[in-house]
Amino acid sequence: MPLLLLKDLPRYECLLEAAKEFPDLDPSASEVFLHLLRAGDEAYGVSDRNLVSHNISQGRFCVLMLLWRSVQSPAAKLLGPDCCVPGPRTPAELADAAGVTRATMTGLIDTLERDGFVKREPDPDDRRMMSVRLTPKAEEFLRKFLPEHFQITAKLMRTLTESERKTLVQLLNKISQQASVMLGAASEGAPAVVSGTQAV
Amino acid sequence: MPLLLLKDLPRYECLLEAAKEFPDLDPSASEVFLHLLRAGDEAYGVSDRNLVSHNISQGRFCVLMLLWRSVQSPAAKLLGPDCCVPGPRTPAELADAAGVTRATMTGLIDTLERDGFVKREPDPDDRRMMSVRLTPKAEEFLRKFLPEHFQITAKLMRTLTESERKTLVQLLNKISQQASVMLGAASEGAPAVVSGTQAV
DNA sequence: CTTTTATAGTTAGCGCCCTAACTATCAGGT
DNA sequence: ACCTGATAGTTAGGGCGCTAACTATAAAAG
Repeated sequence: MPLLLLKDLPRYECLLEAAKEFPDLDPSASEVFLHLLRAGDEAYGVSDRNLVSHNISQGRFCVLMLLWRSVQSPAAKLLGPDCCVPGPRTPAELADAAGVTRATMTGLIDTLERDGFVKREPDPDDRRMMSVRLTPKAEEFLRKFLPEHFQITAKLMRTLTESERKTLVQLLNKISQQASVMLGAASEGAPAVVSGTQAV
Repeated sequence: MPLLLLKDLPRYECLLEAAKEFPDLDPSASEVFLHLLRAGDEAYGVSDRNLVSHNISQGRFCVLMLLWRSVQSPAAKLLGPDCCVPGPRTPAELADAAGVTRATMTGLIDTLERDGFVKREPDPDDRRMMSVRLTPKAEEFLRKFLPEHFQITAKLMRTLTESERKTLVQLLNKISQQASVMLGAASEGAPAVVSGTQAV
């Protein structure tokens, strides 16, 4: 649960009241915003609680999943989309794929290596680079853990019908897209939004 | 942006592929889960970027908003729902309202006090307790900052129609409710879900 | 009145995020 | 060869979550 957020959200009427004082306040927009943050935080919390009970964190799990794509196993290949493209191996690639800084990735790899999930090896061609590999222990962990993880995800969404799920994804994508615009996603010439290329 | 999350989400077809390998994987559930986390993270990021540009963090902002309810000003009263109920004042009340531990709240108050947004005063009746108050600087900051904040929220949701917003809130509430169940929200006899009682 | 228990707040230490500064290596231009 | 600049990775230090252990005070039980 990463996010400090009010435990009880304001009622809609309160937002309406507040809007009288603050002309810029759009009650329904604020309502969506707060509910989105809360739902996201809670969903994260549900998943994270299970992770933590296995002595792993969200960030470390993410790294393991990324590295798994590089493992030469049928299961791993299925998870990768452009399946022939090799997964990330170097800290820089991992950081980029996970959307964190390299310094952060250094820390994650440090603890993963300390706990025996990962091994650093120097690149023979370029002595600046490292190559990160999963250990058998990590692969074993993932094979045991992932089914649990998927069950939890499925249970969390159980109360939504298929059509509701579809609607929800579309609406969330609208917000994501607008957020990208606002954060200035003026990166490469790519469409930039919802062009998924990674594993779970 | 608190959450380490894959920058590119897997395409739905990849989830379908992966489901062949993992019978527990519910593709549409995982899809919603990932999009929810990402949209929440991005919405958080949009808001946080503005906060940070004012040298304040999400957590500190949250504390300021909670304390604002205790200020004897018309604006503050409007934001509070059960408007007559005084807002939280002690670190324990603040921690409870914000859903963090008291240790965390101690740290937040420390930095807020250091930066001149807040003042700690001992309670004359119970010498264990402290009372936290906003400084004029903090009130001034909020009056200047909140309109910006509301504008950003409104802009983020601009692409959603009123009916889409309504739908989205309902669907998010379904997930929140299920998450509460799964996290074991078996606290008091209260209904426990969506019973908002706080300020923005 | 003394002992026990509960409560408020803090401190200490860890994880994971960040930025900024640093080292080592590589590649290009002269 | 020799600077220059780019790149890979790490280190240092800060913020803000957490848990666990601690101090001081208050309240309850004997």
